[in-house]
Amino acid sequence: MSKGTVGGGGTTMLRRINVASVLDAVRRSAPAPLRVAELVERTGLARPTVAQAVDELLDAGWLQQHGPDSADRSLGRPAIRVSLRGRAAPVLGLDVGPHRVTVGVSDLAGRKLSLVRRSGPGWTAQELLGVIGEVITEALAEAEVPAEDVAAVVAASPGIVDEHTGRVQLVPSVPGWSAIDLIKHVRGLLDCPVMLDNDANLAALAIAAARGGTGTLLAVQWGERLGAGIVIDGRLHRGTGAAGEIGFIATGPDDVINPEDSRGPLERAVGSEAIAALGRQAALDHPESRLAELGGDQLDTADVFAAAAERDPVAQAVVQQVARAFARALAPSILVLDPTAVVIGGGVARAGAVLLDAISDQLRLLTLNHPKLELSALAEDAVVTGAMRMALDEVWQRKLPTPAMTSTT
Amino acid sequence: MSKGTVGGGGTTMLRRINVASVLDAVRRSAPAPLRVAELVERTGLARPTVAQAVDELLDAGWLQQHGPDSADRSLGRPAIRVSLRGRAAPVLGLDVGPHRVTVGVSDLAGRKLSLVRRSGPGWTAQELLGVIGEVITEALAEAEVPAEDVAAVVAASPGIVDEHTGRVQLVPSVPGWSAIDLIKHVRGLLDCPVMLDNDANLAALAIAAARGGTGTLLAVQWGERLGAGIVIDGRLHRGTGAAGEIGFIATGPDDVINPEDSRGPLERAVGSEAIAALGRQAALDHPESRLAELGGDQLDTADVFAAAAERDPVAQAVVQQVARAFARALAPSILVLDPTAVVIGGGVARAGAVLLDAISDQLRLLTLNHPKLELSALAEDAVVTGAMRMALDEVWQRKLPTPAMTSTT
DNA sequence: AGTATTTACGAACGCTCGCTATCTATACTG
DNA sequence: CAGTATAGATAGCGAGCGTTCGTAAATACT
Repeated sequence: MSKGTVGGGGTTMLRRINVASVLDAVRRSAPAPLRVAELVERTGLARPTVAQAVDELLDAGWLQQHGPDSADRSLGRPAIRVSLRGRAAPVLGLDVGPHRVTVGVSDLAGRKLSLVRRSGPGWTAQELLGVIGEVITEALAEAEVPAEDVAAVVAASPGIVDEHTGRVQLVPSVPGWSAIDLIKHVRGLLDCPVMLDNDANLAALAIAAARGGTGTLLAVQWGERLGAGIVIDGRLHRGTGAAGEIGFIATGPDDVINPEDSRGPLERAVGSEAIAALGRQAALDHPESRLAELGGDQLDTADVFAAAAERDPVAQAVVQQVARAFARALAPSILVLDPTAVVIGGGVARAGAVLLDAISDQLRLLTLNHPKLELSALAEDAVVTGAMRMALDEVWQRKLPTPAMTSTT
Repeated sequence: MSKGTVGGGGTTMLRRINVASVLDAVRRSAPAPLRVAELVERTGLARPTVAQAVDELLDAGWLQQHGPDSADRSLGRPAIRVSLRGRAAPVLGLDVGPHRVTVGVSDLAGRKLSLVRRSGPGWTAQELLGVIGEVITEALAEAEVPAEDVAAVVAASPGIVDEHTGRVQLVPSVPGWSAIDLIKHVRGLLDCPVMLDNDANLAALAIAAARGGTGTLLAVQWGERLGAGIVIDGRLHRGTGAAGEIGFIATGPDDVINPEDSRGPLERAVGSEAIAALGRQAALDHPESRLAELGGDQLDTADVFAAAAERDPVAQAVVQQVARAFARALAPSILVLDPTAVVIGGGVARAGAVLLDAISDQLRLLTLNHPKLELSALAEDAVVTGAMRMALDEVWQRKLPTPAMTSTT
């Protein structure tokens, strides 16, 4: 019964294609309302066709009608304008960490309706599920979205996520944590598709969407842990499921991966804990340095970068060492992927230009096409934003009958 | 005048979609001929629609009609069967190296019609153009394809190729060689689109096509030079144009890329020349070894692997060293890409299991998901095959109006 | 050898849809 | 208050697909 090739059919298929084409055109210009004439121009369809499609979409609740714009003082009869009715299918993004739960609600147009964050001092797995439920209801209330309207949920989880089964390897930090339980729990609260993905992947998706356009993006999440997501022309690259695990890159000439350890060599070498440790050691060796002054005994990763920004040579040496190790580890992948840009997010990204310049200098020696090196502008919201983004993509893919639309906006 | 979104139109558009759908169904089952009833089943269209489309495609020369199969002893009136008329748009693949020119002609169904190879002791750029012309006409004659029928040409060139302009950086080996001249020259001989791409990319495309299906493939070409191509779900990944340049991966802790040098650190460390040099040195150090016996003074890369296969410890040590350096250089990229398979082709691939096992052992220590590690079955034909494949893809993309077809065969 | 059966091709009819052209409605301008 | 420009609504036409029926060609049975 499996039809091999979709793509043809009767005239009703054609109709659906055209309706989808109109809807897609509206989506592209969201949140700006569009006049029918503009839709005619953008879709290349005839006016009656577009009008009929718009009627249909209005009835189905996908579009909403606007009154004539008071600012639009043009000649002639004022045009009816339509725009995406975002609340037709709101989506939910989850970012679940051991100490923090973030939930975001977005409408179809990608407008953020609400964002609720709750921090705690480390929950148990059971408590965490409870907290997640609370935060979800809170976020939905704030967005004024009934639970039954939610069209898709994407949750972010650290570790390596099997895209379909939702199984997670290498789960850290929360004992007894199971993403399968999470999925079940959420599906119990909200009757809609629930998906799970790696947090670095989702952050990459968000950053790619913010940058827009095509090309290859390597988005590094750099905190205590180290991961990366790859987005190629808007699509996430997953490999067999574990793509982007840069934390496990070997650094020393004799490093190997220890399957028992949930952290990889590069994480141990340049993760935020390692940076702080290097800083503390340097402060001990050079008690006269600005670094030692700043940090004292409770020296933090941020202190290292602050001291380096003040041109303390001791701190600068630490940053140099970290940048060198990072660049050497990443350079092979940059040569292979040849990305348009490399974006660094996560806690360490707060270091700013000090670190970025040091890495950039190193990469210049080790790569052919030097990609743009940037800091993530999304800061700590990257993962939730990406989760919402992915949920949106899922909804659109499910709702739009036409598989591929040309992306020439 | 630029219409933003294609995808809708009148009924003629629908017709074109359906015709394309039928053509695509025939293509999928090539070279097996299909009955109309089978096409009806596979496309999901009604019989008259399919029949009309088939008529149209027969008139246009895309399909050819078969007599009833004598082996098909079924009841009832024998069905007319149609199959792809490969000669409707034959394509040409070129593999141009300093010492060897290979030209392949393929029909639309991917059947190899001819393959002509000519070797020489190093031509000048001018001579090379002449040789290329000769080999092309020879290959076309053998395939019985008139020059004016050729629908697309793809040429392989070493170095980094800008996909559109055809400009080449890092050209080695042939002084005065310009890929632009090549394109002009070929376009003079054959009036059709001529494209150029990196040889490693094309080899990767061929290997991916041979393996079939989806997933991520990292195809390494390992000879004197070292390059790789990445194919993700059938599509080549180019990055900004220089993806896959693994030859430039730094090996030593202080390696840097020298922009003046056309060869990169890894090439210098484990290219076939380097392997031979390591072998010669080992033979000098251990004149009693099997390696020294085999190779003598003119010791070759092949001798090293042969001696290692005979369990000569000296040669095995060399292989071990090479495998280690290669695996350490490639491991980061495998972690990032997480490919389904890594396939090694090129001259060094002739080493066989000795090298493969050594690399595999190393990679097991350095990666999370261990990809399948294989040798290319295509041997020296990989690049031409890939060139033909790419030319085919180009023709199909140009001819099929529908952008995306589901790939669930 | 003649008939029945099975399978496939071919043609006519009706339906839906989109495009062109025309007409009506609305608001601003002089 | 008339004129004009823009937008929305409506009728007619053409094209394509799907359904249905009739016909052709081969095999199997009597």
